[in-house]
Amino acid sequence: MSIKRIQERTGFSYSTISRVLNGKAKEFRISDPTRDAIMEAAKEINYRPNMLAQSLRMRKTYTIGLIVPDIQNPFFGELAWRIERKLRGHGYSTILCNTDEISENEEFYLQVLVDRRVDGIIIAPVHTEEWPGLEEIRRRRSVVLIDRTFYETDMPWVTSSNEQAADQMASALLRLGFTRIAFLGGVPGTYVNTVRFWGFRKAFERQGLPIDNDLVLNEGYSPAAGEKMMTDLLARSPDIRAVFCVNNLVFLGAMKTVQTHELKTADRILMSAFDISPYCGMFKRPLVCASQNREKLADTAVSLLLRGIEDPLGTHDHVTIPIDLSLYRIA
Amino acid sequence: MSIKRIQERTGFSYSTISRVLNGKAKEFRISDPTRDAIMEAAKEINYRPNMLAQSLRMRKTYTIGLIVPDIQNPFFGELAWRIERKLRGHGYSTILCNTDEISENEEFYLQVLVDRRVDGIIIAPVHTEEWPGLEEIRRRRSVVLIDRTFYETDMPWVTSSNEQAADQMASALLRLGFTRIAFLGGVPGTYVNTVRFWGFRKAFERQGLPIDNDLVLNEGYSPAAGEKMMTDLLARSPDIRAVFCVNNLVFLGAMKTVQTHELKTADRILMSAFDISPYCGMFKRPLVCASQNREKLADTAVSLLLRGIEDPLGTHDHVTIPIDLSLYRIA
DNA sequence: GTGAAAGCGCTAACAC
DNA sequence: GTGTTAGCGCTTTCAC
Repeated sequence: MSIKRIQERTGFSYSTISRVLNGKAKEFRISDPTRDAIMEAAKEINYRPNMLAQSLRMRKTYTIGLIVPDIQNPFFGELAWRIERKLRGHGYSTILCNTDEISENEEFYLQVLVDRRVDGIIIAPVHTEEWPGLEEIRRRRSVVLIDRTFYETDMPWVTSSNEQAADQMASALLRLGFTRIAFLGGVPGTYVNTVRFWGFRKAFERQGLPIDNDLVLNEGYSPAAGEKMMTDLLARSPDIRAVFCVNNLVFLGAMKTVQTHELKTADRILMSAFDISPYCGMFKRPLVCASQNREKLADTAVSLLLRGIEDPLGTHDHVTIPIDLSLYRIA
Repeated sequence: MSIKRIQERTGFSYSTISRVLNGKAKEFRISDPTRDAIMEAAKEINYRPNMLAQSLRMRKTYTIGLIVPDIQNPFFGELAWRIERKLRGHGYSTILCNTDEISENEEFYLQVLVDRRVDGIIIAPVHTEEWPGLEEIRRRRSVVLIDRTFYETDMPWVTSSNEQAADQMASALLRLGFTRIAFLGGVPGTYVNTVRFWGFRKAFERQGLPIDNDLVLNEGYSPAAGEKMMTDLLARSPDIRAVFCVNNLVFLGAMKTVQTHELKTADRILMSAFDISPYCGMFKRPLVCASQNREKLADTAVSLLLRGIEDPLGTHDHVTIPIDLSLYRIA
């Protein structure tokens, strides 16, 4: 009952006060003394509008939901940081949701966000298809897919050129003479994992080379999974000399194992991975890495989201951001 | 007007419907047929309560604010992950706020969170003192400090034994024979930076050794700052053989520089840092590291927060979590 | 120029 | 057992 307090102090009515407070004094031709009195009273009682009441009335919460698989992953950390920062500039707050790659969590959070009447949702989905629940949500609100997309959808999304980059990365290794390359993947069936494997496979196909299925592992996107996969791999194929890690976390774990196993430089394994640019240069060894443009991903997602808030069903943009491929200290 | 829709369908009144929907059918001895009819109608129109209306009415938002300096930092990433996860289990959603170590941002966000009527706030503050604004907020809501605290306050907080750990870490280096140790610090004046430096200094004082101020740098908590500090350091004191990094990000940057500068193993620098356990073992070199117990930090913060929500002014707990010191592959 | 009053969707005190 | 109604704090239409 904050406006009421101003009312008691100044004697003016709800509507007049509301108008002044919303900077519509001019518009409604409210007299200067009235305006000043109200503004002063507001200042005195340190008036702050109740956003809940405003939101209920206006049907606008200035809140968006950000659904990511894992905020611990610095890749999503940076996306979250950029998204939150940009959105804040537009007056929005960001609700953080972690799915841990579990689709039930995703569904749960979407429900929560809808219940909270968020104005929009940016999501790196676990699902790989547009499911009815999401479709329903998308009809009434702005929803943008980031990092991952559905194979066929008219929802707006922004991803990177994953398949192409994976192809290039594998091709680079093949060109260097490695024909046996291990693929350390993440959660099977997941968009990024699948698409990057496609690129990996393409590189082999182009050269007419077979992929050894014993060298293809998919145990999850964490350092722990990376460590385990690398350990298993070295046990089964001690002669392996090139490894393709599907993401930064898998690389972190795999690298740990590699460092404790490699004895002579002659045994050195050429590591490659996505999104390890922060770590490139930290190792005295060749490294091949593909870096997503996290800034563009985030900025694009926010732009699409805001556009969707204006017109939920009118936004269908599909944006693919190119990926930089870098070779670090390759001979 | 969702309840209204159920009303139209079933003919029952608002209150009856509201009671059934809130599972208070038994309590108000509502007849089974009535309850069933209402439940079915709810199911049919896929009823979902409007949280805004509920919050406005109940003066309870089931929302908490999490204010961190930098969600890109995996340390805060893990805290955020754990906090969000635990809170979700209690029905709360988490609003993410990044201050980037800028106190104006902190003040801005606190205002936003208050305007949004959050039930509580977990904050790793930039400020080092309890300022009037926060005090005011704390009178009406649950506020918990995490990772950092004020030197004197009766607000609830949870931190780690930073000073002691820094002391132990520096002492370990001294014991190994390094008397010239560089301190690569973060944002000057910041709690963590200050307290860890105290510990660092204490170790020297105990041995009656002086600290060379040329070896003490404080340029910020980022990898970029770490890289720069290390570069400057090596330019000024090429003979440096032991480095103390105030946090994980500074370490990442410093390590990059070190790796490109070190030529012979004989030139090797012993690196030490806080919270680099995920990276320990990734380097074929000795490393000294102190790891905060991120799980306990997060869990404690949430417990204190929830307790504070019950009774904002009755919670004054100050919890210090011990820090593990690990030496990785020291001789 | 300003005020009265309805209504956003919900809960709960009170009535019957 | 169920209904009526006030009110959470705000915006806005309509009236004067």
